[in-house]
Amino acid sequence: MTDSRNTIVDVARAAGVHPSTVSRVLNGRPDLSLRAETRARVVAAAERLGYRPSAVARSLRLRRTLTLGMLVPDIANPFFPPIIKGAESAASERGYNLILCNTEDSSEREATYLRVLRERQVDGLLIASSFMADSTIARLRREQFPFVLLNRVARGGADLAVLVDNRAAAGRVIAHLVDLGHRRIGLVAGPQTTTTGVERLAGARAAIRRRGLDDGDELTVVAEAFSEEAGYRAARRLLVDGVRPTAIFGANDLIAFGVLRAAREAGLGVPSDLSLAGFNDILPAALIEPPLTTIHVPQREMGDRAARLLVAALEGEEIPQGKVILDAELIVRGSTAAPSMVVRRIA
Amino acid sequence: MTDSRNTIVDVARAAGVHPSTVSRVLNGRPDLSLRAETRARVVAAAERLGYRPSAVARSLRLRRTLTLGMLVPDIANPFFPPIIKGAESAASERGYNLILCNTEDSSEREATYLRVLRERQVDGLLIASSFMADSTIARLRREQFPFVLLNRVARGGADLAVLVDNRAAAGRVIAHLVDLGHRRIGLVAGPQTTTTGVERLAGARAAIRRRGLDDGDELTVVAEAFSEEAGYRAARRLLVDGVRPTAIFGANDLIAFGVLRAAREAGLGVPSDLSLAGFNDILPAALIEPPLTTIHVPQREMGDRAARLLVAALEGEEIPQGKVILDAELIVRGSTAAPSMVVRRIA
DNA sequence: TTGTACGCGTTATCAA
DNA sequence: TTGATAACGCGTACAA
Repeated sequence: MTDSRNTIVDVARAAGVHPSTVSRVLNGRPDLSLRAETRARVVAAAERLGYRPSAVARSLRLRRTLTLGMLVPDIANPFFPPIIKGAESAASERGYNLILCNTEDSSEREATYLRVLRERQVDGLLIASSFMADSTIARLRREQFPFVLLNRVARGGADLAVLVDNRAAAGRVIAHLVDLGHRRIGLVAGPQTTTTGVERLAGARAAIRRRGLDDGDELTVVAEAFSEEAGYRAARRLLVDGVRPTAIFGANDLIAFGVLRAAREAGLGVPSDLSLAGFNDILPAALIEPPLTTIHVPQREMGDRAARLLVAALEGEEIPQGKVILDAELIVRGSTAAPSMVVRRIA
Repeated sequence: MTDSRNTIVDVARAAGVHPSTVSRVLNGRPDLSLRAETRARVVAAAERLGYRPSAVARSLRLRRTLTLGMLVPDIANPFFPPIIKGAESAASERGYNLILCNTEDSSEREATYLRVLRERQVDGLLIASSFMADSTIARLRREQFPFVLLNRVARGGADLAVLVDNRAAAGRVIAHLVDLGHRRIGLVAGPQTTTTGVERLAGARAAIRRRGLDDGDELTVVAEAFSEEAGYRAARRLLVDGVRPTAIFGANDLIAFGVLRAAREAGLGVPSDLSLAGFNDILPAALIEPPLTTIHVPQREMGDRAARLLVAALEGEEIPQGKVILDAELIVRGSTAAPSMVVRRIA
């Protein structure tokens, strides 16, 4: 009876009407003229049979699936879950579902997923995968397939995107460290194959140069990934030197966590011997010891705005601004301190 | 030319054959008799047109979507991402995709998602949502809808499930603490509306009783959720007492993190004044200071096995065992120590 | 070896 | 106000 395999035809038969009438009753606009009695009969029959419309059949007919695809590099990276939640909830509010794809920073997986998602006729894409080749993006653009970029940009395009100003934010970190009296600031940059990696490094270096400080290569290392492990390995190259910095800015929080581990291993106290700052303000940043000074990126809002932007584009709504730049504020916590303290303790 | 909106009819026209022939070439079993020349022409045409079959149309025809739905309470909880990755990768290996749904422990959201997923005709469900009402599970059972339970069980069913032995593992934690000399062991239990919450508490209490120690209510508090914040609040109720425990077992790692925060606030050193153990071995457990003693749950394997089980059921394969019990080993780290040390330090 | 015919479950359009 | 019809894109039993 309450079998889900009932179709619209079964409901129609049960209600003694034509299938098209059932369709009208169940999804027609409210201004459609339908006899109240008919409507009631249909609703009752649908209820009784536990009728569940087939989204597959509807998608075929409507040529849209009310589904968005979302490409994310790594859901185990705490940066992404809040973004995903924001996107999911905004999409859901507008009647869209999300298919989440974990690309693992593999271009092969990206390509596979892209194909699968398009075969599944998703209506649009949310792309948070920073490694995705610009050429892939260019192709989407060429095919006029709707998409929104998240926390990244692509060469040569006025794409819809939700971003933070990485350069300015990195500059804010440097300003904070310099204000504390630091003069030798080490940088553990992110992969230079990503726009976030490039922009944060550029922003930090510019700010350092602007203040007439050393921005030489001996104070910069590039991590192979935005991960704790990569940050750890990179930091070891920075900390063995005789000319080690008094402060380090990691290109994201995970990298900063890795730096912290390397510092501990090297017998350096944070912040007593070394100040440390990160970027993103992921949840654990406030929980570790010492809590991490970092740039707060409003992740949930990021996902929310991106999904809204995409849905607006899909529904043909007016789009006020193609690029949304979110505020990214500096959060000062225990991991940064003045280098004078270092001297005092060493003395 | 390379327009994705090309259908099988376009390919057929381009290759000078009938659409059904295209279908056969592209997905027919290899033993189908097809002229090599025809096959080549079709493949070439499909290639040239950038043909991408419509998964929607195929699903409608085949009455299956090659899609699994996965219900998860909270993807921001580090316990779940590795499970999701494992499930996703195993599913993908068998040609299935995953639609991920974040239930936020809300039964309303669970119900909505369940409806949406079934409207979308997912072929089966992976259910990691511990709050989902047994009645909902019972209904799936009644309707013979394929599903696998992850890290939970439901009343009255021989459902397919992938589990750890919570009782035994909790017992192992207690054994470790007792071996260290602890006699007053506090328990911060998880919500008693979840099977994991109930089982871990029961297992711990049984182990305590078995050793003739105090398992009274004054040493047990129940957290409202499996979260850091809930653990913190619960621990405060446990630590203000004059009769405070020398060791605490948190029902999961997040709860243990909350206990750690409460202990710090109360001026208690871990492990010097208080030993602390958790459950799950999520990634941050090894990274915090001090690293957390905990039960290692093989999350990735859990997802992997669950997806394999579900796919096997869907494909009508032989299923060796309906319930898979995974090993959950105790990992001893810095957060646990002998209470004698406590005395020494206090003295 | 390939073509024909049909139906999967909907909904938009037209007719009544 | 409702019914009839066609079509969305594909796969398969059957015919040729």
